[in-house]
Amino acid sequence: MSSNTDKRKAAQALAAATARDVRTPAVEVGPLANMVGYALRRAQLAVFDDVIANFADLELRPAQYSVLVLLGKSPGLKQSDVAAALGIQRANFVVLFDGLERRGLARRLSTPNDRRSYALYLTEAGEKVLARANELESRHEARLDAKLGPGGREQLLALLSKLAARD
Amino acid sequence: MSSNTDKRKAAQALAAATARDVRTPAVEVGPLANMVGYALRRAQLAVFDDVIANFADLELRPAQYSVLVLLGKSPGLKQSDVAAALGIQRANFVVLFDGLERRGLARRLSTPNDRRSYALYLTEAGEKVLARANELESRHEARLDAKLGPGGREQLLALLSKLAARD
DNA sequence: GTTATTTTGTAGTTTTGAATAACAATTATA
DNA sequence: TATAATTGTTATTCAAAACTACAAAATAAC
Repeated sequence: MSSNTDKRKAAQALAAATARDVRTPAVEVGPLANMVGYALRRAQLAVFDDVIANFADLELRPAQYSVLVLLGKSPGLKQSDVAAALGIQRANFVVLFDGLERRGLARRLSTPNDRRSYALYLTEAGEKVLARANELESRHEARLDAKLGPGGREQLLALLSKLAARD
Repeated sequence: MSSNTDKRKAAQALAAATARDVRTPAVEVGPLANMVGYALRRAQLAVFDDVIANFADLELRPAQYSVLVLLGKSPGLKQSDVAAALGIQRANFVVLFDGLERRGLARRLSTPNDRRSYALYLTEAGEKVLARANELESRHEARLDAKLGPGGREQLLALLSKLAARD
């Protein structure tokens, strides 16, 4: 059912990722090049293109992958927790998780403590997909490390966390 | 976009910027924190929130600002050039520029050489808005510098350009 | 213990950004 | 000259995200 459209979407994403042309533009971007926001966005788009192409055959979007990772590490979280941790709106997380559940990768279990909320878990299939995704992810990170050079990742992560921090 | 809806959108953006809660989440994000893509996205969202709030009273989106900057630096560019330099699709740039033109900030002039294309210029009003935006922007960058610490900006820009570079 | 407030998940709508296809006019090339 | 490529454009689609409103359940206040 959704597998057809999912395949198409994955193909689209792959095409977009390989087609996007981020080479140094012929026109000088001038002052923009010194603006952190501009550089940040350009880098984020390039990295996400790589991630999306990387996960294309698993049909996993970055946001979906991050949910799997979180549930793999901390099973039993409730929707609000995961959504808040990832900076996703509660309402939008429902749709996102519905997709994972429909594909049999994760499930909602009702908890005895609180009858409003669900405890979220990966299924067997979800664990398997996560394992494969982690494999691909580590190769992706290795590619980035090659670009960043020795010590680059640590430097970059430290700087980015300073930017993301709320005063 | 009419000026009415623009005002509303600016207000929305401001509200969203101040309302978004990116504090260290209660739930441990674990392995995600070591992934460059995740850190990059979190930082980009935080910085863009600041930019959007920063430009709220000018009713300028980051993409619109970048067009003004480019035309301020290199007047007479054609649409394809600007779009390519900013990584925007030709088709989507039309709408973006329509907005600037309707607000009287920029204009299309036909060129004698090539009757297909337009040469793009800022208007007087556009120059003024750009000047005010640059003012705000430099304060924004100063805020980021305070977060990044001495030498942080140079390090960060160097690392980000490595990531954005097409092999 | 009842009332008020907060939390949680949900549905539906809207906005935004970006991708894509198709097209006409013009220019470049074979 | 015939063919191909470029430029701007319109319209459609899609995915992310934001917002509102709501019902059920838990918690706090009284």
